[in-house]
Amino acid sequence: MIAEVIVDIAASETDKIYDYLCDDDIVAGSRVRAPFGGKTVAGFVMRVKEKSDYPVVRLKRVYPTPDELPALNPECLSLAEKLTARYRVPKALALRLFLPTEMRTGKVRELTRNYARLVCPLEEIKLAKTAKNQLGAATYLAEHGKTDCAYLNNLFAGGVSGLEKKGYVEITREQILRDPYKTLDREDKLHTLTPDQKRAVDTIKTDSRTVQLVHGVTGSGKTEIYLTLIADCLKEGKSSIFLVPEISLTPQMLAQLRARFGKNAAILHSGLSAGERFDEWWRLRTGEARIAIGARSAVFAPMENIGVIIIDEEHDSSYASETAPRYNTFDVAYLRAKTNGCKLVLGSATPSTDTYKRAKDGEFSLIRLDKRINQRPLPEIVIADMRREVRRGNNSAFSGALKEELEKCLAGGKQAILFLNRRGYSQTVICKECGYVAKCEFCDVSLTYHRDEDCLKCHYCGAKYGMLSACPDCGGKKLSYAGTGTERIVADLQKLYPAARILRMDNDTTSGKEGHYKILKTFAEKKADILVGTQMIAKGHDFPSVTLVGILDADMSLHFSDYRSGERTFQLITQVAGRSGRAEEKGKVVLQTFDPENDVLRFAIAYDFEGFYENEISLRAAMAFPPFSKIVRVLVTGEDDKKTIEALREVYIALEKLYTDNPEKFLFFNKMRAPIKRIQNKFRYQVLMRLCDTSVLPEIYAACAEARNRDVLVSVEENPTNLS
DNA sequence: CGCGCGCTCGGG
DNA sequence: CCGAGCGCGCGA
Repeated sequence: MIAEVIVDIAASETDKIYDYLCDDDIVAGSRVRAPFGGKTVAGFVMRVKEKSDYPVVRLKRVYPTPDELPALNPECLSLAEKLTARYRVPKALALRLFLPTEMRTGKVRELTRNYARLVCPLEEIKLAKTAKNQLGAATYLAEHGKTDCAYLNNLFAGGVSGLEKKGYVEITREQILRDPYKTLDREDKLHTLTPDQKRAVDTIKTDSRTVQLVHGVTGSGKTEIYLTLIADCLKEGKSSIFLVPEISLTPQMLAQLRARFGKNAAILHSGLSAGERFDEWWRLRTGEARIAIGARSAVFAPMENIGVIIIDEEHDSSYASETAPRYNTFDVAYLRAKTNGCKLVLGSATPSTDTYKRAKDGEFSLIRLDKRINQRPLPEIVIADMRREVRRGNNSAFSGALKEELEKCLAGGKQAILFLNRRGYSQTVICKECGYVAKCEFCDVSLTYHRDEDCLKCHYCGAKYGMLSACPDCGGKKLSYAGTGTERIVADLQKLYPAARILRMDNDTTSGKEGHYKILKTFAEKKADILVGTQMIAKGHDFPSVTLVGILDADMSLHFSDYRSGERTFQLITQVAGRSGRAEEKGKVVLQTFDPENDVLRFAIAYDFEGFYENEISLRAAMAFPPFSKIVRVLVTGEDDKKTIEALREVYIALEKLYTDNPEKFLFFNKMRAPIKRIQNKFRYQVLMRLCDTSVLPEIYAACAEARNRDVLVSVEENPTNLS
């Protein structure tokens, strides 16, 4: 037989079908080892056929990788083909998405163990009198049946091998699976749905539309709806995929899922060890586990017969891939839902403007959950006008209102969370004499001062520099620290409240895979009074004693140069505010801003999503921003400036022709330096477009695929989240 | 004249 | 992607 093989080399030059001779029992989706250009590489069988157009004498032979099943099922193969066509990436790159990296790099093998079993009754075994260990082992096996060899050898040294030589026992090698969460508590409680939840589940099942949006306020019980859907699928023998933002995969959440579904759930999580991830993946592939839980990449879980796909926190930006292929989780999930004929459930308290519009337009079903399960009111949000604070001579990061609330909170033995989306001590270091700003030598960005380590760090490439004692340009000794970060907030707070126990949670304090968890646990155990943190404190942790949340700089995300900054800010405020007042006591939120009249903030403090949406969508329509258009950025980056500009020129010529041939499909077209000219020593240029007709997208991708080469990366970003 | 490096090409 | 093959430039 002939196998059509894709070699696992992610380059456009090798991105074609190679024919190889193969055994008759090889099927599409199998992994193989293929001789290729002097050495052997990994490959994937895309198709098996009778004969090749290639001269038979020149055909080489592939050998199967010993997997118990083809690594890729037919759905995954066809999905990979679609991704290849859509994003113009080498097939090998698309195929890799479907396998755990451990499998490709070959570092991890299945964990196997040898088992011994008697092949004849004990009475028939004739042994020398001295062979005590053999007799012991045989007796043990007769009593207990199949046993782990290592265990037997421990009890009766050498006994098993003696028995094996004489043919009395048979040794089998069996795969055993690592269990990453065996230590988790398996207590499970009863699950009764509220009438609202029941109605939601019924609608999701009976509505004819594929996409079901569950718009439910914080605490309205969305999770129970998801779990019910998954449990019902399981009863019908179907599998499910449950996607959550990476940051939400907390030990508590995983424990809850394990308690409910036990071994039926497989968790695909970056925090697992390579071996664990590998085993969890195989459990899904073989069907031993039918529920895949994980972040973005779990949308590629190797399952068949899918009954439901769920995307929780649908609006979360982590669902967009940042590396090629820059797939969008929703799009992949939608394709899979369509091929499996199942529902795609989106859930959010603050849906993205795009999703909500599609739901309101009737393309998606819209299910509202307005009531909180515990009937508790949402915390009150008050605005602190920072302009007035400055006028009053308060130049600190804390408004009078926030300090007052903090004092009340501390005095009452409660906890507070302060949110600031900027880590480090200060954003920049500026020379007061000549205006010099410390910058990274590999990136075109200013360096952040970290007082803990007394160094300057680049937040784009991670480079570290010693702190300056004087300005390198003019020798001036007066350096000023501009732009307060979490480190400085902690320092200032400590000065203000020397007795308070303060914790900081950001990228610098959460090293290691359990880093987040440790800090959250310390805080949850009330071993600290105030938690200061970035973005990462915003999501779903439940701290019953927290009665105050401070949003220190609401303007930071509000005035971000992105058409989505309004929606981001609304989502962030709603989410952070949700951390306050989770138990008996009513919570409070102080939101500090220099722009208290801002519409987004006004809607956010009133928890008025509908109002926010109406306002936002009319703005978007007026400005012809997405979802009324599509923003496309072609980003050209490379270490060699000349070669990068050359590639930019090439892609620009192709795109410009596209533009002049189809002017009616474009709202905007321009080429420029990217806002950050260099990151990680790579120069950056871009062509920015806004399309009102996306029919030219395939040609844009084609032009980029054409222009990229060994030295220059050319990528297409659709509605990019961050335009740096 | 000979070797070394850089570019091009092919891999089944 | 990676190695083979080949062309041109420089040194003895």
